[in-house]
Amino acid sequence: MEMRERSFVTAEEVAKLAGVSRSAVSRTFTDGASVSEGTRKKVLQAAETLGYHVNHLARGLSHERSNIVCLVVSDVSTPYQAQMIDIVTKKLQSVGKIAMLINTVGSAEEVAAAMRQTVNYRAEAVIVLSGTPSPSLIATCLSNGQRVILINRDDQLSGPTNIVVQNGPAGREAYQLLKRAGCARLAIVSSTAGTPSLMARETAFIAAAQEDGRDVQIMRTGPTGYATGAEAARQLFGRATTPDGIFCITDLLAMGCMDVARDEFGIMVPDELSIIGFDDIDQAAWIAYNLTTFRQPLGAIAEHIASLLASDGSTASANETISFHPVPVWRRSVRPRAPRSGE
Amino acid sequence: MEMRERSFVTAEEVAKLAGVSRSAVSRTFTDGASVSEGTRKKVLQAAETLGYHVNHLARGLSHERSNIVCLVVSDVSTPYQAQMIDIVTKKLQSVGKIAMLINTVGSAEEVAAAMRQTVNYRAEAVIVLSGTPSPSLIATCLSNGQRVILINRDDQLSGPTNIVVQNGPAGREAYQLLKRAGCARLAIVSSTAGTPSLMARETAFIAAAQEDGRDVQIMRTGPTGYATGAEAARQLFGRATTPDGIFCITDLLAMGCMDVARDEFGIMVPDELSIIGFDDIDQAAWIAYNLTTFRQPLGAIAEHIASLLASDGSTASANETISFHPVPVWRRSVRPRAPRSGE
DNA sequence: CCGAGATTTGCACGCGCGTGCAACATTGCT
DNA sequence: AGCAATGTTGCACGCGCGTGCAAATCTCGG
Repeated sequence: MEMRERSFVTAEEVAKLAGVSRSAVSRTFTDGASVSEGTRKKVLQAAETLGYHVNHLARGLSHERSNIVCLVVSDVSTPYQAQMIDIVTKKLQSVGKIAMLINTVGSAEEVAAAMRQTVNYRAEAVIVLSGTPSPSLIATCLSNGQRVILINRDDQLSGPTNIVVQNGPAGREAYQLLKRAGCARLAIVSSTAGTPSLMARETAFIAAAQEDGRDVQIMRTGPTGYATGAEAARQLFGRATTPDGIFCITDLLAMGCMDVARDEFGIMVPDELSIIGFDDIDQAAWIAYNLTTFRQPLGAIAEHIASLLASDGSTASANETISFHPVPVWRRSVRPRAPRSGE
Repeated sequence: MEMRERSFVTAEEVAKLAGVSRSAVSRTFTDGASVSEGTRKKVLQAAETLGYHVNHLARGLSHERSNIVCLVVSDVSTPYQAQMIDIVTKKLQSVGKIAMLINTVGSAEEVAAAMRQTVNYRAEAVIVLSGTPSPSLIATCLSNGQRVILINRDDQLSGPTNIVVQNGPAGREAYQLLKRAGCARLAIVSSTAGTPSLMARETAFIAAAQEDGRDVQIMRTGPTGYATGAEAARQLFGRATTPDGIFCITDLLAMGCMDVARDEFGIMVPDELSIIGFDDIDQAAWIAYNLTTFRQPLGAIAEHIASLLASDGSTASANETISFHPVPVWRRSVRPRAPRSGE
C-alpha cells in the first residue's frame, strides 16, 4: 500500500512477495483452478498488501470474453433514456458485465463511430438505445462475434436481436381511452424524429380513430421533447376548434403540452382536456401531471438482455425479435368517463 | 466482410491478406509511425475488407494508457445525475477517452466493489459522482497510478482531486433572495442523505438567517427526491404557522414541495410562497415550476475534468481542490419584491 | 517403508499489439 | 558511380494473464 510505483501492480510482483510462481497467483484468482489452501492464503495476503487487482483487459485478451457491454445512446439526460441506462447497467453488473457508455447525438457518423468503438474495445455485446446503425456496421459487429441488440429501433433489421415494445396495441388502446372519456376532437402530438417506434404509436392511434370514422389532428413541431409539446399546444389551442383529447407519443411531449394548455390557455385537465402520454417516466407520477400513460416494462427488457448475454449466442437464432407489451398506467389526466350530454 | 469467423479480426490476418508484415499493419494504425504510402493503402484496403479494428485492450496492455475512464454513480435516472453523465461522457469522448459506467446504490460495499472494478479494467481515471469511497480504496487507486476525481463529495480527502461547487455562498444568496422577497417564515427542505455538499447549502442558509436573527425550520423527511419534498410540504403546511419562503437543497425536493403546496393546500406560488431550488435540472425551466434555482456549471466542470486527464498527472499536485461557483437562475418561483405591509 | 493415485506447482506458450533495432530500399548530391 | 542520409520493413521482445503439460509433492492404504 505504500508502494509509490505509480503503476498497476502485476501478478508477477505478488508472486515474488508471496514466494510462489506467477501461475499460483493467476490460479488463485481463477475460479475452478487448483491451488492449495496454503499458497492461496499467501497469495491473497500478498495481493492485499500490494493492492493487486487482476487485469481484466489482459485476461480478456486470451480468454474470449471481455465482459464489456457497450451502450450506444443519445440524449442521455432525458428521463426515459436515463431510466433505461439505470436499469440496464444495474442488470448487466448483476451478471458480471460492465457497461461502456457511448454518447452520440444520433447522427449517422457518430453512431458509426460508436459502433467502431465497440469493436475496438472488444465489447461482447452492443446495445443500441438510440440512432440507427447502418446494416453494414451491424454486419461488421456480428461477424466479429459480437451480439447486437437493438432496443425500440424496430426497423426489424435482420441479423441483430431486436427488442421492441408493442406500440401498435398501445396506440389503439390510447384511442379507446380517449373515446371512452368522451373526447370528440382528437389530436396527436408527435415529433419530427420519425423513428419507427414513435411512428407506430401514431399510426395505430390514427387507424383506430379512422375505423370509427373520426379524424385526428397531427402536430409535429420539433424533436421529441418538452418544448415541442409546448409548442404543439400553443398551435393547437390557438386555433378555432381546440382538441379535447390528445395522445402524446411521449411523456415529455405530454408534459409540455399540458403545461401550456393549463398555463397559457387556462384549460382544465382532465375536465376540458384528456391527455395520454407514453413511457411512464418518473415525472408522469408527479402531482402536477398525474399523467395517464403507458409503461415500458424496462425490468423485463433488462432481464431479457441479461439472459441473451448469458446464453451462448450461437444457439440463439441470429435474427430474433422479442416484443414486450407496454402496460397502461391509469392516472388522472384522462376524464374517467364521458360527461352527460347536457352538461 | 464475408468471413464468418465469429471472432474478432486480428492484425495478423490483415497482414497476411495485404502481403505485409504484422508490424506494417500495426504502424498503419499508429499515429506518427513510419509507413510508406503504398503499404498503407494495401493495409487499409485489407482491413476494410476484413472488418478489422485495432484491439484497444491489447494496445493498452503494453502502452500505459487504456483511455478508459470510470464513472461511479448512483441514482443514474435522477435528472441531475443523468445530466452530469451526459455532459461528462460527451466531453470525455471528445478527448479520446471512453466512459465506463458503474452503477451503485451508494452503499459502502457497492462503492468499494466499484472502485475495485475500476482498477480491474485499468481505468486511467475514476470519477466519483455518488457515494464516498473509503480513503484506503482511494489510496489503492492512486498508488496504481489512477487519477481519482471526486465531484461534490467534498469531504476534502487528501489525495484525490476534488471538484466542488461553492455551496456556502449559494446558500447565503438563497437566503438573501427570500429575504428580499419579504419572506417572514423560512424553512429548509433537506434530506436524510446528509452528504457534505447538501449540508453545506443548508448550514450556510441557516447561518445567514441567524445573522439576521431569524429562525429556520428544517425538514428532513427522507432521501433526496421528489417524494421527500412532497412529504416535507405536507408536514410544513399541516401546521399552524406555515412558511412563506422555502429553500430546497435540491430541485427535485422543490418540485415535490411546490406540487403539494399548490395541489393539496391551494397555496399560490410565488404570491404566498417563494421557493428556491438547487441544480437547475431541466424540469426547473418547465412552465409548471418556473423554479428559481442555482445552476451548477457542469460544462466548466466537464472541461476541467478533460484538462485534468490531458495533463500528465505527475505535474499536477496530487491533492487538489477546485471549486466552481453555482450561478443563480432567476425564474418565477420567488416573489419579485416584498409586498406592501398592509396587503 | 513403499508405491499408486491424487493433488499441487512451475514452466512455457499464446492472446493482439506497439516498438527498438538492425537490415534493407530509396533518394539526392558530388 | 559512389556514398551518406533518409525512409521503410521485418524480426523479436514484452505488456499481464490463463492454461496445458509434465515434474514435483502429497496422501494413504498395504
